[in-house]
Amino acid sequence: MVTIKDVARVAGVSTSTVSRVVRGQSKVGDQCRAHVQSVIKALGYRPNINARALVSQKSEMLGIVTPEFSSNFFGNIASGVASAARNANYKVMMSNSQDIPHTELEAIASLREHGCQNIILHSKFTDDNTLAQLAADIPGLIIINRFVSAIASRCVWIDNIAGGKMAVEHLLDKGHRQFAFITSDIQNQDPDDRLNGCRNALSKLNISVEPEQIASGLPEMEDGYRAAETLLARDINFTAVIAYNDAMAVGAMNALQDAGKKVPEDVSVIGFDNLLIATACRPYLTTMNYPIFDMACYASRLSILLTTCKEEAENKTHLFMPSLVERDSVCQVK
Amino acid sequence: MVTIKDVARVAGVSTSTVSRVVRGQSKVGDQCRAHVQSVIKALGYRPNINARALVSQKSEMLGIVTPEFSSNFFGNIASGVASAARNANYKVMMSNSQDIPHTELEAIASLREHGCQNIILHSKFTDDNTLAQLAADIPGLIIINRFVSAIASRCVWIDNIAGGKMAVEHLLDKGHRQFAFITSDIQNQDPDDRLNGCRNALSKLNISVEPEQIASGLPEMEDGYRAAETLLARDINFTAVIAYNDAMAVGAMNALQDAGKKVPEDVSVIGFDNLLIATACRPYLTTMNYPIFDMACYASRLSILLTTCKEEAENKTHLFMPSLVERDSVCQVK
DNA sequence: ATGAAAGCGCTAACAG
DNA sequence: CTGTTAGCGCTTTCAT
Repeated sequence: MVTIKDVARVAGVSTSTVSRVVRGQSKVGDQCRAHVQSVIKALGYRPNINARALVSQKSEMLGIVTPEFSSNFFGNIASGVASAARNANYKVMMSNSQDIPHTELEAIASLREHGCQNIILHSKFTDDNTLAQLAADIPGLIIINRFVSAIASRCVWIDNIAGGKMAVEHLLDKGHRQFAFITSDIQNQDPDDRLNGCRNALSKLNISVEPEQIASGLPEMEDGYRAAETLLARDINFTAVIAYNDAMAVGAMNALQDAGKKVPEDVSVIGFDNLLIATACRPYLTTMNYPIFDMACYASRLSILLTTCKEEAENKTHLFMPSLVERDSVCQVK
Repeated sequence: MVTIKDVARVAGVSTSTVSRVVRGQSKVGDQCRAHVQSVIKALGYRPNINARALVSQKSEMLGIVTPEFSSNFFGNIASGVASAARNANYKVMMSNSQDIPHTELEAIASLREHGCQNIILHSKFTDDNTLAQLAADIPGLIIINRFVSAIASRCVWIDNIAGGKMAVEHLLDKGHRQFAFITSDIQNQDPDDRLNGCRNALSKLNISVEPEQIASGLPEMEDGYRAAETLLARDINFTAVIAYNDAMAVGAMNALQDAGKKVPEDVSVIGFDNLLIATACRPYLTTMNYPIFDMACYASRLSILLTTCKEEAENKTHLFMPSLVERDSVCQVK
């Protein structure tokens, strides 16, 4: 391993000078810098990351903390972060919280021990106050997919209420007036926001949403299937169902079809997220696109900005908008 | 930050003793150890990872290098590694090669610079010799999903040939005798192995596989769709199609159905991998399960074993077997 | 603009 | 079994 000392010796300068050149500091003579750089190149010197992190107590690393990684949704987050990291020459370290409450904080702590100041957190369990505290302690902490008003400028989130509205408005445009909803039990704001967005849009036409129009379950295909069965078994009419996410929507379509309903002719279905699964099912799913990859990229860049030239990134909000992707699971009502 | 010195001072011992206790070395007196441990706990001491990595030139970190992360397949790898890492108290660092050849090696180099000796590599571009060389240099390098005979004991792979055989045998059992194949253009051994497995099984019944029975494309849904169209347009008969993976299989089912064929009544379809998509489509896809999550866990444990008690892990091979998952896309031929 | 020297927190001989 | 000592490779005052 070639060290900074080797470079210094060969170049005939001190280690301080080499260090300055490496870090691109200005206080080095032009020819001296050029010479040192050539030696660095010739020797193939690369700074020891751990030594650097030891002395400076930080490292060029992006940390991701999410509940899990296997699903497409979180895969997209990881992908976005990795992509931004590559561009900025950062490494990425991940720590999934395995859906266990206190491991979320544990994951953050361990990232910090590595000197990681740039953390993209998809928090499911930690409360707003703790999050605000964390944000104060960790300059590069970004909350993704959740809005905490006390640290608004540190949240990269999406307007779920608008998403719900847009979904309903699309259905309204297509002539639908009788709705059913499949929502999720998960412990965060998303399902409620999406549902409230729906309610908002509906209230303009004085259409109310009754409890019997709503079924819920875990945000997965099987539960979407069951939820649709539940809805069907109730004494209600609906020409459209709005599901919490694509997986539930696909489950619902399958249940509907298994019950002899045609999608979209008898019942239209709309999902949220626009993941791969939305084009695997038949009919192809009309859904609200959530630009999660882009959000993750953006969050990463923001985090890095925050730890490099702070002022530039302050006092802004970072709200993304969903958009409708029309496919084949929604049609004009007869 | 509380350091080893603080602990030593408070406990009235030397830093070496503290270090020994922390690392669980045996050469410490029982009561001394207990005392030190209580001080560690009282002070909330946690060793500085970077300092440790600096002096020992290694770190308890698992690195993952894969072409990308967003797909379900690689998400499962990441998940498996993360899970094993958690159990062993390792961190995980990831570096995707973005499907660019030389970045694969670059990703490995950068992992090593962090002191990471445990690398799970899903290599797409690097040749066998380079891989063997790498394995010699990096004690904890494991190749996942590929077999390199020179470093057999360092590969965690799956028997694709057997997979192909099993798929065909299942179809044979169901009375099928006329086959079509959708394979992939990707630059690795998998497609050929799966196809050769099919050929093997077929040759026992003297059924040969002609070029016109095969169509190919990228391993994605759209290309599976197109490949099935191509097959349909040719002047051949088939009652079953075997696709390279689930995505292509689903694409093929969709194309078949769009062309007025019933699946499985007119044409049975079988896929490989058993990802989420296999239960999103209609009919649910019969497919060969590839235990990729388990393989990733296993590979991670193996890697750690290799860097902790080497002898235990040598001279073994690590071959996984796929298994058939029967769903609804295959039926008895009429 | 450059160098000397101190030290980040830890491990690892080597003594005893 | 425990302590002393010397670094690991780098950054960072503080001189010059």
